[in-house]
Amino acid sequence: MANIHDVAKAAGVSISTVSYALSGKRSIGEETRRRIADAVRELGYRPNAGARMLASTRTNIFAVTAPLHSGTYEPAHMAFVLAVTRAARAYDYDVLLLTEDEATKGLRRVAASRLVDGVIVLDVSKDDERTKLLRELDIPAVVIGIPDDTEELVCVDLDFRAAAEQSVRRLADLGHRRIGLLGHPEQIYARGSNFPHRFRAGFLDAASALGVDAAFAMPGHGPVGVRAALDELFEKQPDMTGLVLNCEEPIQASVLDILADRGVRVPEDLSVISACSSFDTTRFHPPLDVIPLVAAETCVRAVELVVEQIAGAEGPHVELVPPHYSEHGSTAPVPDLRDAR
Amino acid sequence: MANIHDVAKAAGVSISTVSYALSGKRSIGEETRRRIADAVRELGYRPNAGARMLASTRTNIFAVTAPLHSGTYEPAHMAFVLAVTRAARAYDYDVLLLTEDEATKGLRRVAASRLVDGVIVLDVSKDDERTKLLRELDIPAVVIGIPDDTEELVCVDLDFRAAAEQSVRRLADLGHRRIGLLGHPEQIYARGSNFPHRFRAGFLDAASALGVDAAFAMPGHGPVGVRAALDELFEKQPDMTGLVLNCEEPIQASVLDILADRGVRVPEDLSVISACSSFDTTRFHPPLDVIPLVAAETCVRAVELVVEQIAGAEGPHVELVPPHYSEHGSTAPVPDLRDAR
DNA sequence: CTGAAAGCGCTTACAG
DNA sequence: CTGAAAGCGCTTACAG
Repeated sequence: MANIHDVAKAAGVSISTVSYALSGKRSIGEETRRRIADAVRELGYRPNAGARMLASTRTNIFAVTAPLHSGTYEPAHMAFVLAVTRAARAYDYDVLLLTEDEATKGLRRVAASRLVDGVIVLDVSKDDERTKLLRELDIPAVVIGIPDDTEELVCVDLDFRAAAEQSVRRLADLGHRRIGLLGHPEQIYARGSNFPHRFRAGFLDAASALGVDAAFAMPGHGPVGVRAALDELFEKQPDMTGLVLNCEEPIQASVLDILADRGVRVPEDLSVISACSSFDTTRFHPPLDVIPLVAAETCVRAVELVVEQIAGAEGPHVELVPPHYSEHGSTAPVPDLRDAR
Repeated sequence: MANIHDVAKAAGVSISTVSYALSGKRSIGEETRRRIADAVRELGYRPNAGARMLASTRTNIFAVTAPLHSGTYEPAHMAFVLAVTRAARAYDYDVLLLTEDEATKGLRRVAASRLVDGVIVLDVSKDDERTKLLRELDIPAVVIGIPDDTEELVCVDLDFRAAAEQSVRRLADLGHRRIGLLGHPEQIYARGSNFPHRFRAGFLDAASALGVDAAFAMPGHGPVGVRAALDELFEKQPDMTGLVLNCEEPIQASVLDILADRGVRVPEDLSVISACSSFDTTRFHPPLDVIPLVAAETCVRAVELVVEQIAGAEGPHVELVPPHYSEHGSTAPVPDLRDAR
């Protein structure tokens, strides 16, 4: 392995000139630059990562901490890990993955050993032990998701409350007065994931603000559990004409199967909105109106915020990414209104 | 941040003694050890990762390279990433995640800069560009999966051929003489994933060796595509009595739905085996006999093999993890045999 | 059982 | 525009 001395010798310059030529931190003569570039290429030189870390006090590594306990639905979380990793590369950062019990223990470890320049926190619960740790750790960090206590933290996430409000408003604007929310399975709320609570709260608040009657139910396991939750909603509101789905893909697919089985037409009999979904709802039958949960936008912003902190800017604050509603034909004016015409 | 000099001063010893006390690489006096331990605790000392890398030429980081292109079914791949990460921690290694186009570019980068001590290659295709790169790179590496050309490589994987053979033998032993294999969607084979090919080849070879007629079909998209593939199998062999599923969870679930719809009883009318599945087949109705694809065992072995290479042992070779058949009541003697009793 | 010192390969003031 | 040198914080022969 060639080192910086080999390059300097081959190019006939000092090692500092090589270093500056590579970092671009000072201007280099045309001829010198060329000779260095040639030497680097011929020797296949790459700066040694450890030496660089030690000398520069930068590692160019982020920790991504994500418990990813088996209960979490992986495709959605995986999308965030990938999106963060891709966004990090745009700033020349690599990503170290801390999962399961290492999500907390490893965070302490890599922060204390200065293995990483910053931290991105995924899959945060309402009362997440990592947020407390971050406050002691004094390392640039961004939380994706909004825990209950955001003090001293930089947080960024899709605005789930606004997304819920948008869904309700959409239905209300179409004249619906009895609507339902099919949420995530009970365990998700119990474990304290932050966003399902935010969505549900936003949904109920918006409904009451807009004078719409709202019911809420959580699916049990498998198609049977989904059926039970739907039954619960229709029992609470027999004349329910609008349904918002805030749950994972298999459950939403199951809902559409069950509705089809029962001859409930979407949107003629029931308007359905898929809210904060990280998958493609246009492949459903019928395609569903959706407020997408786009990992990319949030993760790019999160990486930007860590980078800014590393550069010394940015104080603690919460940043909400606005949701966007996409129509795909699964909502329509409330049936009896049309009948009344 | 306290450094090793602070600890040495506080403990009244030299920095080399601190270093040795922490690494355990030479014996330390009882009293000295205690004073160092106290100083470390009081100062919250953690060795600086960059300094350690530079001095020791070890980084204690593995690269995990996994393209994870959107077509891959994430839960299965995620399980491998998690299993490798967990296994790596047992040897005090962290994991750097290289995905998408970085799976190859990043591999070159982190190897050349000595950011990682070793590499674990996931999601390898039959003709994977990373295998060629590994041969030039001269870095300890283990491939999980078996590419077409394994020269100079260390590879480890579940023995998919043996798993296929076990499935066929199981059915043959029960008297089945017409069996089918429902594989992965066509794109998976086309993209060159290595294991579906190995399974299919093993299946067809075993069938012909055991004198069993075998048909193969690939599901299209969604329940409709699965239905078509099943139709294809039953068309090719109207008297098919055994079915092996080597595909992802949603497809297997769909198969069982369709069979139930058609009144095909499992196992009375059709024996079904779920082969090389990384999910829980006992939650299906009915629970399926399964040869599990356990990420843990393969990944633990992969990490061991990298660690051994780093230590200087281990030449290139291919290691196959033997499959294990679990009965859950979805196979039975062939129907006409029982009727004939 | 312990210490003084070299050295890992960079970056970055300092100097010209 | 370029160089000589200090220094980042460790590990590990070398020596006793």
